[in-house]
Amino acid sequence: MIDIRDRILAAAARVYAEHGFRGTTTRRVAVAAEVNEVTLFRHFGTKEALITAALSQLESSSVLPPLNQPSDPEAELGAWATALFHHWHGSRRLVCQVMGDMQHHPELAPAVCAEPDCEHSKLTAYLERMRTAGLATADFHSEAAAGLLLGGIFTHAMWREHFETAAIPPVAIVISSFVSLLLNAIGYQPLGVRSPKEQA
Amino acid sequence: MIDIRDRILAAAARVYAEHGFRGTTTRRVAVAAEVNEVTLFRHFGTKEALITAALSQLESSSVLPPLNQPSDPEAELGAWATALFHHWHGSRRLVCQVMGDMQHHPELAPAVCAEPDCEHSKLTAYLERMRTAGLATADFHSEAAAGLLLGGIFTHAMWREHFETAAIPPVAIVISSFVSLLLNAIGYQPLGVRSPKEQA
DNA sequence: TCCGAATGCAAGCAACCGCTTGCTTCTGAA
DNA sequence: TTCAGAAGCAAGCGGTTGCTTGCATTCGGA
Repeated sequence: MIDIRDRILAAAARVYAEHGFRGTTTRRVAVAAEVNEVTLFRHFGTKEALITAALSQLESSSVLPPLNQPSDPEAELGAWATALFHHWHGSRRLVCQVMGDMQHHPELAPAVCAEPDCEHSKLTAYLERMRTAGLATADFHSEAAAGLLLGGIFTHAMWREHFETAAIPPVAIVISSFVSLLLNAIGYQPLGVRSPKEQA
Repeated sequence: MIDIRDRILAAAARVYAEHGFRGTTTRRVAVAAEVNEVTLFRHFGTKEALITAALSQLESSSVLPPLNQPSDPEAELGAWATALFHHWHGSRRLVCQVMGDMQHHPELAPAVCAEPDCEHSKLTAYLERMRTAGLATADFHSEAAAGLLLGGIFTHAMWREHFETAAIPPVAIVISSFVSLLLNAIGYQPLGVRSPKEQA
């Protein structure tokens, strides 16, 4: 038999992503985990402790590509941005719930804040490396540039399905457009090119 | 005496912004509106109808600057983006709650979706006008460019206070950086070189 | 003056919620 | 075989929640 504790945590995370803190009743979690409700309290003592544990164990399970020394920024940023988008899009329901619950349950914030914070640092450092490598010639604020791209990706991941009135281009187009725009914004020029001949 | 109906709607919106759908109990709204709980049901029949009415009346109360024919894009976009940021930042709690509740109460979505949708169209059209006016020389996807800026502003408005670990620059700096980056991205070049007032 | 509409008030109902208690059943190590 | 720990089960307790009912009060217009 699988560890019952993990089953409960996974079920709690699923229920939470769908119903938020208030909607995550202990009875619902018990049914989802196929476990008696009393068992939840024996393991975690409190609904709050249960949910906190469920979200914080999710925090450490992300696998995002690194951003090393820039050599082909368009490809590297593209891969990274695409992975980030899909990761956030996959957990968008949970993220939305946390955004609402954070006000009264700030202990849930780290589960959602830590990762974007980390990715923002990664991207900022990458852009700085581009600058020192002579790959980014414009005068730009690297943290703001990172925030702009991250914000664009995040918002698109959260809201994509809610603006289906107009025809939204496929994900790949949107993400690669974001990346191209950012590279343009920071004055990206492939090494060895003298005349502006960048066409994506 | 002020119209009791408006007082109820305003109170419901306040309570909702703080507690979300599930947390917005009819008793809480009644207290906030200084009205007997029964009165809520006599006016709106149902908690759901009450909240829906409260949010949809909020929808039409925004005052955002227009984006007309571009003449000084940096200033015009700066003013528009700043106003948009402050507007979203002021209603960030409500927006976050709606994001979580939308899953089970899609009728609340328009209250939050309509406006960004409208602003996105405005900005897209503005960028297109810049292009045809020769103010934007790069080869860019105008809808994606608009989405990038809007996404950056939106994310910053929602999350600004939750990333206080690092030193976040002042709002004005962030917004103007976003605008500069976008203008750079679309190849903005002032027409001052040839004639100062070519477009009027 | 009278009427009816709007509001207040007290009470309550059925369902749900977090959590507890007391008990039985199963399982695996000693 | 024994036994402690883990899990199930049934019941329930006090509190909350959406909503209803019945009745009293206020007040502006006819």
